[in-house]
Amino acid sequence: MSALISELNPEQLEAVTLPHQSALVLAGAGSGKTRVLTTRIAYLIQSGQVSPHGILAVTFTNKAAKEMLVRIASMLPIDTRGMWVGTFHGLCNRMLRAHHQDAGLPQAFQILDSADQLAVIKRLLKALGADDEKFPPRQVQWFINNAKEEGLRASQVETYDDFARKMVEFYRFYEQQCNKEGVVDFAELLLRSYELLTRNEHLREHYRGRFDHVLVDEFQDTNRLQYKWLKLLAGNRAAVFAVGDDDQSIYAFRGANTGNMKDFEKDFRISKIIKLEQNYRSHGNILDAANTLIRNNSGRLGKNLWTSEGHGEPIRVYNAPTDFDEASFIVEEVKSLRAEGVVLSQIALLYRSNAQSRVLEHALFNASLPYRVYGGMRFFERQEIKHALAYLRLIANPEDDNALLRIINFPVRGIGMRSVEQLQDEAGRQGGSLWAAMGHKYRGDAAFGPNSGDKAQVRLESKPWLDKPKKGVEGFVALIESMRQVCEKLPLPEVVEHMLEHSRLAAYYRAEREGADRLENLNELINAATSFVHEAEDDSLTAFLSHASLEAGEHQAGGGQEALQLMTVHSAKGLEFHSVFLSGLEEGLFPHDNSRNEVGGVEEERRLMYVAVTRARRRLYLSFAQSRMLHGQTRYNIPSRFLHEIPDSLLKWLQPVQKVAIRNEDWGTGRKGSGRVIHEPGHGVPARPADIRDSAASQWRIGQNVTHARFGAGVIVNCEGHGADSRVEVRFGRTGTKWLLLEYAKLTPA
DNA sequence: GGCTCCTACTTTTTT
DNA sequence: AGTAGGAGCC
Repeated sequence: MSALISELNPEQLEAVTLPHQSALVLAGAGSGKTRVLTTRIAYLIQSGQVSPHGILAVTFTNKAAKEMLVRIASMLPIDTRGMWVGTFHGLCNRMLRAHHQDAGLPQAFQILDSADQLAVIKRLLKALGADDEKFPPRQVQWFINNAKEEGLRASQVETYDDFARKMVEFYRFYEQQCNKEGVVDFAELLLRSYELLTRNEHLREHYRGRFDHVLVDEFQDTNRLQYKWLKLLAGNRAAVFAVGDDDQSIYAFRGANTGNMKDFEKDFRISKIIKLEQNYRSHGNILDAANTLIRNNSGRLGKNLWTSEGHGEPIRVYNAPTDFDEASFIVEEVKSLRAEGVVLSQIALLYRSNAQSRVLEHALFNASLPYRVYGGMRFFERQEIKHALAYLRLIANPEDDNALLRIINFPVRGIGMRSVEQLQDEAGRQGGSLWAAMGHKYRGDAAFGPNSGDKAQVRLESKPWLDKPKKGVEGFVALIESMRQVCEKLPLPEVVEHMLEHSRLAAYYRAEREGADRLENLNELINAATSFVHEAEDDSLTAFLSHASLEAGEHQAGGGQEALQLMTVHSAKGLEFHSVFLSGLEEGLFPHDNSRNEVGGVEEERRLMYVAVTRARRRLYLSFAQSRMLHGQTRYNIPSRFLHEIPDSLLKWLQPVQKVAIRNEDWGTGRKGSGRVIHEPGHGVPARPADIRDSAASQWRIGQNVTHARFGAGVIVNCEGHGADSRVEVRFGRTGTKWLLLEYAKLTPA
């Protein structure tokens, strides 16, 4: 016991050993948040206050959940598999599987990811003859998910105009469609689970009786529904231990509600908030920068990070003429860091938006520095994997129209648009699924239905259809039926293998010229199934499909190598690195232009900046470029306001080195082309791109930083006219872009 | 049914 | 700049 808690600081100790009561822990970046959470679980169990059975621990990402389980397992010699530790969605899925009948779901209900959901909505809108100019599918999707995340069904959404009424109508049809197919989207997992507990008193009391302690990680990221779910589950008995950091709330844009922290204080009668402010990660200068920065936000719960370690190095700032120069600066610095012995995997290149990675990748590629970009296409979202999963879904649940439509004619088997439309009409008439419509139409001449399995089996053995596949709908029905038969008897990896061959998916990609990678991914799917069977408690096909939907991000290829880490600031949350490069610190980019019009947008951007800064342990680089290629256009930006919010005393401005990268002919020829950065040490290569022209009034140039008496700092982005008519277009930080007559506007070069 | 061309889009993202 | 998805043509 004492070993568990001996190395905790007083606040951590207080949090870990708190008696049975609800508590809010404000845990700053690097303050040992995960450690406190897991140690508390271990402490509660080891001191006999609760059995593993009585613990419910919730996180947002699978990665965090896994990390939690690993840490608990390292502290306690218990089997963690029976514990309810997981993501909101994972736990709700678990609950709904256990009570699928009470929840009104088929046993093998399938989970739609965002792309699946969008496909269902598109199909629905089309069937309803909706004008997709007026009602873009994405917006409908957004509307539905928002409503669900507020805990509202179509019948409960209040509408004040025709547009909203139309949206609600789509929502209602969407609900019906999902119910018909036995599929649920992500938000539905939460909402169903919530409704199940609301309606079913017996179950509610069962779970309330079971969970003595509910622990929540990243509490600031919970949405309204998740909060309601927690409240419902906790009841009056359970102690809810919520850990979060309002300063690291960066997901308001997708429904996270920091207000939950304040509600929590009230609803759970929290008498005392424990603050973890001692930081074990970063040196003083980095923390001071983060603290001063975040103080510009209003309505914070308030917290100041400190460290017992020294100030460390100053924060390095680099002002680059162009994004290319910025990238080559970073490359040079990375090289010298590596020479100093910092391993590449401990260096992160962070940026606000994914589009910024390209120029960095290019420079890294040319410098032969290994790197890994996070946040690309996920394994389970790849086209070929989606196809394969669609077959598997049909095996598990043939009513899944979405899956059926994806592969009814892939690989092609002569089912054209017309046949599909006929089937859809038929399904519409029957009010059932497409599969049911097929059965209706082909009953008698094709193997179909629960009792026709034997027939299919005989057919399969006597005349293997692989040699002579039946075409058309009849062939498709026979194919799926035979797969369903065969798969009942095989272990999961062999089911996948069988499906890949007999669906002819494997053959299709084997024949495809560029299909090698896809084929490899399909093989990887068999591997994924194999390891799933070894690791999971439940190794059924349905469980595997849930895993594929809920943990799509987990299965990322090519991890572990010694490589630089490239990612957005969002995906860096929770991670730490020896050295961090934060590039693109420009107004319009970070803070992003689009956030300026949103309520609280800039404050969220500032929290994002706070997250970025606090990722660095020892060294932090901040850089910006005066001109940048974005969406095919050169943009001229002024330095980010966040840069000015960090005290100058913490910063060290680096001089532009005499090595300047210029673009040559090859530069834009693509990632794997022969593009090359030319280094010309000591040569006076002009730092500015060649496309900058002198304006009429020659003292002003495009790209020049200027100051305006009223609008403040800006940068000239365009100019026109001669003599007294000369006008310049200036982009200012707050005011946006303005055309100014040089004769009147009091501009000073900055 | 599949290919090519054109257009529209481009903040952040987990489940 | 780059790409994804749709329309239209063979």
